[in-house]
Amino acid sequence: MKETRQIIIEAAILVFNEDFSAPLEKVADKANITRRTLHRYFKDRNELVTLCEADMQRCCNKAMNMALNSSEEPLEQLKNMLFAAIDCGAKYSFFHKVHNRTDHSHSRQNDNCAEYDDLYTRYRNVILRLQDNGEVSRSLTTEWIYTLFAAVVTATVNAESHGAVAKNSLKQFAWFSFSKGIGI
Amino acid sequence: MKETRQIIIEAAILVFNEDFSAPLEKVADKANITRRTLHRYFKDRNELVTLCEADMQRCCNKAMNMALNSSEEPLEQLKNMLFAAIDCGAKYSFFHKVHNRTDHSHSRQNDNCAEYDDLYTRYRNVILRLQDNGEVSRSLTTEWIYTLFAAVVTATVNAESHGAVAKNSLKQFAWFSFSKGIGI
DNA sequence: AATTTATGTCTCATTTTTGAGAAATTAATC
DNA sequence: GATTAATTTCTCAAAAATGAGACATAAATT
Repeated sequence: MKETRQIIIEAAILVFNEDFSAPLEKVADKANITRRTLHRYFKDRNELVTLCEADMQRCCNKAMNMALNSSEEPLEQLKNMLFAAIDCGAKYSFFHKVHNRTDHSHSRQNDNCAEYDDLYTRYRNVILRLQDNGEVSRSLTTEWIYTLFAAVVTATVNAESHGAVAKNSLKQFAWFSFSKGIGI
Repeated sequence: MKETRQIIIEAAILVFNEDFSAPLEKVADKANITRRTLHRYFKDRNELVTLCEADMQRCCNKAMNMALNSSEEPLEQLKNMLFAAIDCGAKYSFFHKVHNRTDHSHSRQNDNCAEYDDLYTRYRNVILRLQDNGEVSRSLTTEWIYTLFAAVVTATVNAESHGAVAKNSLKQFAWFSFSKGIGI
């Protein structure tokens, strides 16, 4: 199994997203391996966290940029961004948390931050175009819309994992609530 | 200062809401006291957590029930519930998390759970009345609307603490997005 | 000012978490 | 079926977090 490494990372993202300081035992449990195995793959907790962040970063960036490239229509772009973020699941929630923590020191020197910035700029342009068209309420700030976006994604992901409703219905609910919620 | 106890609880709610397994040192720092002082007020971590939960429970229940009692109009009730939850801040976020964790074993024997249930029932009736009136979209489930409610509250609280926009504007944004988002 | 009360400092024992070595066990590959 | 690679089990030492005693200080109360 050359994928054990990845299994552990995925498990760690799920666990750390819920409880950042959770003991590594919990990660091992979630990954269905021993803590000893985990330690063979990662030098220490810090390395694991860093690799989780790199993974989230890569996945979310890729998914979101693909969504942005999927169309010229801002409305279509936004919808696909929302769906992409939901598909990223806990990765997106965590990704957003990391870059918006109170203690997070944002710096364009940091590659991850720079990438995040670029993504945010593209997102912002989509919103501004929609506001210019009058398709999105001009009384809302882009920051609020962005906050709402992340909140709806997190809500959808939680609802899915907690799980009564099917994922596809949830996506439809999410788009309905988000789009109406910003005045579309 | 007979309120040190309460200061610590408030600090702990803020810290644990962000990072449930955070070391108590962080709580002490947030409360601007020593860890030694913290330990004089609380037997152990568990007791602190329990008292945090009791506090959240008391505050959120009181605020939400007051909001529900504030009017006979379901729309007005819902709006006041949203504002009340936002005013509760991190307490509401944490309160919601606790009762919706994957590992939370819900039981009506537990007083907190029973109270939570009652609140949920009252909320549900408000939504059902609005759906009967056709004021809220019938295609959305009450569960989704509830999930969205909590998500919008958390988003607003985060936006506030992270802080560019004033609280009152945020409340207006929150109500706009939530109400439109459920089809009002 | 004297006294009570709460908090801080410094210390220490205990527990939990972390990280890794060594041998046994299981799974994969030849 | 033998060999190699990956994982588990058991163990243990180091580090971090927890909880509390003893005394010094600061504060509130009288």
